[in-house]
Amino acid sequence: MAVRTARNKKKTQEYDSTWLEDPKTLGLVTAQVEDPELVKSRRAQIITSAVKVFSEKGYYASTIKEIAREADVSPGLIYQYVSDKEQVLFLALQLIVFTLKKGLPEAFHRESNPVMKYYACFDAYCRVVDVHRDASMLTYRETHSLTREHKGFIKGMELETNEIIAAAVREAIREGYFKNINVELFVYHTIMTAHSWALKHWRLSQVTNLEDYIKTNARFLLASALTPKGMEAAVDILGPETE
Amino acid sequence: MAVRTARNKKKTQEYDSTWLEDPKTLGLVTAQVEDPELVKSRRAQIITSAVKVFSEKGYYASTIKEIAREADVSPGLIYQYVSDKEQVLFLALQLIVFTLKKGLPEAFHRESNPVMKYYACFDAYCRVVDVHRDASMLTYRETHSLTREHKGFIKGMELETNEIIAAAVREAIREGYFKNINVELFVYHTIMTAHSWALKHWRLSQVTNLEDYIKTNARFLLASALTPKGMEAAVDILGPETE
Amino acid sequence: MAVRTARNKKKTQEYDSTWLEDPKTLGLVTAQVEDPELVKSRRAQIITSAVKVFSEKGYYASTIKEIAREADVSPGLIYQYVSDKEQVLFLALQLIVFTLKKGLPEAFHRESNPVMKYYACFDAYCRVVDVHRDASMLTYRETHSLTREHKGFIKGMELETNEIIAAAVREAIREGYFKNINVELFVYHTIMTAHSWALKHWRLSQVTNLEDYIKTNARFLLASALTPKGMEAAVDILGPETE
Amino acid sequence: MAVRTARNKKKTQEYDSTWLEDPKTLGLVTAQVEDPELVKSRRAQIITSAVKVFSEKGYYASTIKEIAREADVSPGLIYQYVSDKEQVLFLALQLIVFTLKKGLPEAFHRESNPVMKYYACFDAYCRVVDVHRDASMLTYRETHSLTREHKGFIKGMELETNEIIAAAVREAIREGYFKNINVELFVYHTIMTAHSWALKHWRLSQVTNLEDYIKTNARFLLASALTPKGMEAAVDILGPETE
DNA sequence: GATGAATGAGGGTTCATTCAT
DNA sequence: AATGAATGAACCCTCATTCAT
Repeated sequence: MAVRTARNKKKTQEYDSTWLEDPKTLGLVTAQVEDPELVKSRRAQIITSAVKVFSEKGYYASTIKEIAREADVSPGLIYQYVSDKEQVLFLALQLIVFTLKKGLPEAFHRESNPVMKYYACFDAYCRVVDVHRDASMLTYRETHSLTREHKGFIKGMELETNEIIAAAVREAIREGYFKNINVELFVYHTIMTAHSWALKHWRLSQVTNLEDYIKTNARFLLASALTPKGMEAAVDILGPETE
Repeated sequence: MAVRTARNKKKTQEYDSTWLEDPKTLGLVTAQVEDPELVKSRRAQIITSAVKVFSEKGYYASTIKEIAREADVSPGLIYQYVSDKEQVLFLALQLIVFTLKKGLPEAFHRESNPVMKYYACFDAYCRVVDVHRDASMLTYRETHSLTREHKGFIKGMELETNEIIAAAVREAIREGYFKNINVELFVYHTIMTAHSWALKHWRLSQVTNLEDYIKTNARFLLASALTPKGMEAAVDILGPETE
Repeated sequence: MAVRTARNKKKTQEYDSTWLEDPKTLGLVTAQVEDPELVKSRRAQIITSAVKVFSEKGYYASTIKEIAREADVSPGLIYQYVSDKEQVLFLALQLIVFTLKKGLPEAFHRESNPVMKYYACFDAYCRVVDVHRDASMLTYRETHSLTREHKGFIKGMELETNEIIAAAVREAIREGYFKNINVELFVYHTIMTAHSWALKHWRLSQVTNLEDYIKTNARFLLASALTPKGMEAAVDILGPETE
Repeated sequence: MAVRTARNKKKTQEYDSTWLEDPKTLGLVTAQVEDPELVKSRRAQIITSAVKVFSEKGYYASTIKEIAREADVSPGLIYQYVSDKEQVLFLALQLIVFTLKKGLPEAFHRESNPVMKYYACFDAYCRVVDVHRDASMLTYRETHSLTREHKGFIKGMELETNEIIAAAVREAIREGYFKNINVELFVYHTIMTAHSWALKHWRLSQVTNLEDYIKTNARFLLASALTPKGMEAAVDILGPETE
């Protein structure tokens, strides 16, 4: 199952490629090769390299040749698993959004208290964003290079991600921990706070570190939402009142 | 009052181009033409078109010829006022960041109460972002295409913008309206909330409108920061407790 | 036996391209294609066409597209074997200088008497110059368009050529056939006489022909150099005293 | 009458521009400006700069703008005195060939003995070539960029130059100083020897200097041509027999 | 007569994509 | 299935030339 790894990769963040079996994706991206297992593993190999190359230089500045070289494969091979460069981007963005989402269900179910669920999701999300900082930015930089249809597909995946956090928020509201806030706006507020760690990392990394960033912003976010009852439940997270 | 201008151009020019006189910019971008007035007006013309074209198609997908056509000049003319395409992007991003910043001082000085200063800045910032939605996104999408030096320059301008809001926050803390929060993190939280209106407009515009977005998020932000004393001062903004 | 080939190409290839294997050249001109045999044959194809096109219109007035057309390949292909237009010129000039030099060793070793060696070299050299008249002029016209490094390389090759004739001259002096003349100046005198057949062909061809040009100028040259002993040895060349 | 000289010229080899009045030239190069005096002085100004710029960078690599800058004049002005860039080259080459020729009549008439006439011409010619080394090479490099008609014109001027030396040679033959050699070939031999000082200066300057070059090559040339009677007459030039 | 801003055709070069092997 | 050489459309940029002032 091991995909032939290239000569000298630094550490190569490993990705989970199970999503490549998703029929929705398979319907949108067609291969010339028959064997589905091969398609899956080759695509995983190509896309992993694509994410790396795109992250470093952006979509347009990256060439198919570079991606092929990074994947230890010939340029021609890529076109047997994908019909053009745009599809490589499409798959790469899918991988990224999928990766960002993947950890959330686990965090959600790990906790029982809705406030803790929310916090665990935010925490988990910030950490994946941190690990895949350049990749996270890629969704902001290059989504516009997709076709309308593919753009819609990626946006849909993003909404699914939001939905997990939204579930925690709704639960917290229902159980009286959170005020009756606008759920979707609050979820975006939350998500964007996590993304900001990547988007403004050039500056934020000068004034804080990940742990502190998570903690401080979690306080900001929770302070906006918590009811007095919620405050009590969140005392472990927030620590003693800072003032 | 419609922001999006139609196909048929020739009216736009909704930007203030005084910053083009800034010697810092003039030092980084050189023209072949001597007359400073002409340089200024031609550059304004070119850059306005560039922002438009870049906003629609991104930097790489836009051609100099398109920008020239949009500006109603010949492609060759552009190269008399700029030495390459990267400089067009550099100037375009400067115009955008400058435009985003421009309204803040006015908002800041209009109000005397620090909480109101903060709110006025946030409100003003959201509104410029709204007017220049595509352009705002451009800074996220294309800053990476700049040379290291120009990237640094743009980031510096961004920090100057933040500093205005930071001043309001510090004043609010000093006078006991805001808790002793981490100023820079809170400012980024604020700024990013405004930017999110552009970055996630595809979705946010489906669930809310600008007025509501500003109000709701202002509440989120202030709830994170206000002391009890601050709450009283902000009662006009927040309205009666939403619960 | 006609040198000038007609409009309809596809036969030319009158050059020896073995020098393309020379590691010195390979170090200075890099290809994207791996297979060394292919690199050699494609370069031979490209350069032969380049020499032809450059000879007709000069370096600047020739376009890569024309060279490609002449070589029956696409413009893009050229850039797989050469990194820019200057390198095409560099290789073209190498081919020319190599071609001019190639016949000399054979002429040198064919004869045993040093005066005859000298004469055979001059004769051979004039004949190659004649066959490649336009190409010979190219070294005068376009060497200056090379980078400093490549210019030096070509000049070095030229000196190697001179050295062969110099060897004959030194031998003739040592054995008392030639007076004790300044070898390098005399060699240049000789070489330039051969080159002049190309450089001033527009006029010389009106007043003489190659055979006569060689014979007459050989007399001029030898008369400058020969000792009385040398005169006797050269009687076959010079014929009965012309007066 | 003084043409406005530019800011910081190093030394600016002065040229004689009287030839610009020549009706043959005036017929081939037309001006938009009426006043013949002005045409003459402006052209002198332009061409002097052109020779300089062309000499340094070659015809194609030089731009009209550069020539204009060098001449302290606007690009537009050039087109009032010349109809295109090719004509600038044409005039520049005329100036060069004219300059090379100019000193010969004086040298010719200074001496009475035909051998001395010949020597004086060769000596004078080598010295002008030395002073205008880059310009001399320009005739070899760029004549081919002229139209057929202009090329013929320049070649005609060259032949006129040769004719002066030919006159000396013929006289020497007639009076028994020179053997009955082929005059035109011998003149080319002579001329090319002088030109070689420019064409091969990169190497010759390493092995000799101008004085020595002239003396050594004069001996080579005269040795080819002199009769015994001529030898006596030339003893001052040749010095005691070098052997 | 002189200026220099403006034009736009044209060239070098890149790179997504194809296809023979 | 995989390779990688070959193609050629398209883009950035230069610069000879024009023309309004």
